[in-house]
Amino acid sequence: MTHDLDEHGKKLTDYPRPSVAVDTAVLTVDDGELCVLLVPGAGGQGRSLPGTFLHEGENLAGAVLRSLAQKAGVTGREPQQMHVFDDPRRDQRGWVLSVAHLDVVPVEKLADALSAGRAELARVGPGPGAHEPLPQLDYDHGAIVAKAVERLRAQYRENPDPWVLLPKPFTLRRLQLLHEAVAGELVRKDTFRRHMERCLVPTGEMSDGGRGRPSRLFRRR
Amino acid sequence: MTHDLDEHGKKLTDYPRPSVAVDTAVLTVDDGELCVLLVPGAGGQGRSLPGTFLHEGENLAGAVLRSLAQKAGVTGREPQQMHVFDDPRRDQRGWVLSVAHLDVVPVEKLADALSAGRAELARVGPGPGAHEPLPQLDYDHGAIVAKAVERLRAQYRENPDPWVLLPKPFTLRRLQLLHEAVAGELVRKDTFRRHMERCLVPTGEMSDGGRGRPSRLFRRR
DNA sequence: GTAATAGTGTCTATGAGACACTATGCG
DNA sequence: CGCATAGTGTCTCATAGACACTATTAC
Repeated sequence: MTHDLDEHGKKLTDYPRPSVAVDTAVLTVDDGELCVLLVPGAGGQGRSLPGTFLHEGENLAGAVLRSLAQKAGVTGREPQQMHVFDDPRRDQRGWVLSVAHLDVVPVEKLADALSAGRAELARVGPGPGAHEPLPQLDYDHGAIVAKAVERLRAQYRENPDPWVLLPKPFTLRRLQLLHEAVAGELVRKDTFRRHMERCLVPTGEMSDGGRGRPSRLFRRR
Repeated sequence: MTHDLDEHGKKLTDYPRPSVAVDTAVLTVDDGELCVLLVPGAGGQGRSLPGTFLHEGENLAGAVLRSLAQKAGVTGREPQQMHVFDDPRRDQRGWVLSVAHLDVVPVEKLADALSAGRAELARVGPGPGAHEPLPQLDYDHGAIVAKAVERLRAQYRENPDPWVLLPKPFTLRRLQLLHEAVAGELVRKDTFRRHMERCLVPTGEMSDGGRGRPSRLFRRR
């Protein structure tokens, strides 16, 4: 592949190149709280987002999927590219660009990695930019988490559960609880219903087993 | 710098790494038309966006500024990072990632490069994704232009001239003509005024020299 | 009946869009 | 005066938020 010569008679690989990493903020909702998945840092010390270096012939999404499969046992996701962090001194091991990604995963898919102690969840505070209880993260991973949360909240403000955290048909109440967890604040039920209803279709089924009046079940449009 | 060893006793630079390029959609408004700046392709054939390879110790914005200074004689800009194009086969010279950027420049700053024939402007069609008269571009640069236009239009929908294409105090009419050029469609004057006024402050000065009633001059808030 | 949850009618404030009108310059 | 451009009053419609009310289940 890398056989073409430039105007100085050199190959592309004759010039210095950075290492390129992907780092992914894997967000989830656990017990009504928005959380981010953390793994042990590179040297076994500190905490990081799951990440890896880009391999030859691989695209960025492929590297993200590989790192998530390896470090969190998660497959079948569709990560979104967010931003390149490019400070030449951001990684003291050398010159490393990091392409930050966002992925959002139902907490059940993380159960194995969590119970095996290979990863842990950290709550993301409710405030718009406040992540009070977030532990200190390696590199610039704190900034990646902040960006991921901001983007996720914007997406959930517009659409009902765009990341399909609720698998089966769901009640409007369940959807609202999920959105409240993501937003980190309570929302009015009537406004919420009317805002989301345009993107939902009732299945005709009803919920059962709870207290109170049964409710209709919906699917995304 | 690159002295740390990983768990296999190897340095980062012992692994294959991609070349990393930056490519920038330089947009401008010329004679009431939204345009993109094109330069000759790498082999002297075809047309490309201005770009370059990232140098050691440089950040992405630095590489963009260097490429714009060299290929378009433009300095003092603030490019925005957009998206990484990562198809391993997108550049037949080898494995090259491109970090696409957006920059927006008053057309006067491009005058030198344009008159010297080192660059040319191509009109970007009015349609939301339609770029009918855009010539075929190298690599995936057509997609970069599409993304840049979409992003620029979103920014101008929200704020008065966020890229400061109008330098001095301006009349609301001038601002409206600029926004119409960016959007590629006409806008209602009364709605436009009331939407933008919250972000403008009158200077107290009045325009002069035109036909009709003189108008107030404004600055961005 | 009460408790609990589901769902809606309606009032109000806000803002965008459309239309038409008034205001101020020049010759 | 006529013409051109600047600027605004106001009507309508759509939407969000808030409040309160009704509906349907279990016990």
